[in-house]
Amino acid sequence: MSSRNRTGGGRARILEAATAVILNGEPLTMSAVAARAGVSRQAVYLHFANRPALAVAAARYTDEQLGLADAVRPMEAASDAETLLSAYAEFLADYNPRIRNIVGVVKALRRDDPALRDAWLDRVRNRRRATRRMARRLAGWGRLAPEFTVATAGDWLAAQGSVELWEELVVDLGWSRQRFSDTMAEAFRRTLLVPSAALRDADQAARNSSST
Amino acid sequence: MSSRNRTGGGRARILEAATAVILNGEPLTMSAVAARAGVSRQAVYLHFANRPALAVAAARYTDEQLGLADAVRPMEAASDAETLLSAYAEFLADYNPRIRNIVGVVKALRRDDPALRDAWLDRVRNRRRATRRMARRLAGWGRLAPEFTVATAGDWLAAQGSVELWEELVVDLGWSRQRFSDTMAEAFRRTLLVPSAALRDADQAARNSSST
DNA sequence: GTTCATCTTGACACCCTGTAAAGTTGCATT
DNA sequence: AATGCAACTTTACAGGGTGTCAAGATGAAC
Repeated sequence: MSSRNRTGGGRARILEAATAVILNGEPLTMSAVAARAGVSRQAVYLHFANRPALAVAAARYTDEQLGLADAVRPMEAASDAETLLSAYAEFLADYNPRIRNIVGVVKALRRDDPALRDAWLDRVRNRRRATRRMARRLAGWGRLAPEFTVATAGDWLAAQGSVELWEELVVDLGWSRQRFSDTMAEAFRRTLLVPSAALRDADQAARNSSST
Repeated sequence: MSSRNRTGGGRARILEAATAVILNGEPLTMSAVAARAGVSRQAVYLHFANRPALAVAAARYTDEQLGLADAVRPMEAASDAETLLSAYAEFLADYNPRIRNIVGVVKALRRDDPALRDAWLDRVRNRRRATRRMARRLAGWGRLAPEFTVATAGDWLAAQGSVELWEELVVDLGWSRQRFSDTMAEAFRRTLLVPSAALRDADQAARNSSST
């Protein structure tokens, strides 16, 4: 083999090839991955027991590559409710298109493989943890509407981030990135927030003066 | 063949078998369908050109069987905004679990087959038409929030009905049917509606009296 | 130079799709 | 009663996918 060690050890090379195949929208077959990695089909099996295992690894690898940690930073930095929810909407608009294919593969293979089912549940629970933290911050600022508990608001926010929801609006119904982001942010605010104390006072004053 | 005409002609029999296989969560293979229909594998090809064609037909058949027309009636009958949105939430809670598997099959095969892509887009557009009508009624009642056009509200409502959103909340995060229905209805109301004129007046009166 | 992990080639069993050909069966028409 | 036809059967095949197995090549480290 002439170019075996071109891009780092075998495993990493295969992982890269797998994510490339998935991101390209091609079906994830062992032959395709092997070909793209410049390696025999059997070599893939030396590193990954089967296709589901490869898919799981590729999903994790993609999460690293895409820098989930960095992408979340604007949300962490937000210091008020409106900014936080807008940042989340932006995050969804940016991140969903990138993970779309990977999520599709994982969801498709999930039925047959316990490891993939676990990996999926892991993903969902991680997302829920993050969105519950958001809900807790909203509550801490006194902005979470009394109709919602932190748990309910967190779960709801997580579900609003589902790839299919994004896909239907942006891919199937032709929404622009901006329209998606704006509308989702608006829906988040209107659903979860009560007016801030400051706004409430101003509003009240206006109503009183206009009705006297 | 002893029992050939047991449940009506071959085609209908095969369709029934296909929907049974899908609803059972088994992978949709031609052999499985044939076996369940009590027919040779080749007979399936006499009625359906290939697997995607069978999947499309099964999806349509299921829509008929489930009585989509009847299920939508409570929404048509609603005479105010709150009732309409609650009815929609109820509809989603009831209907999504039933079409879950079919939608999964169609979405999975969609990538490879143009006919399935079209069938999917058809479905999305039909849903959008229905939810736009809902949004138009809200606007007609003077209840649609000025932040939303009929088009945007309709699309958003359609996307909120995505199977994956339901699946994440109910299947992955363990929400009850009731909790799903209530929370979604609340989110719909809070996102799309402005208070009714009557409520607005009462509210205003209360504010004035409490601040004088 | 030997050892060892890593990779290769080649072969296999199994399952699935879709195509093809030739034969059966039973009903409807004449 | 004979014929014709549509629906179905059995059998076979090519092609592609997964996963397993065995035997050989290769190169770096010791």
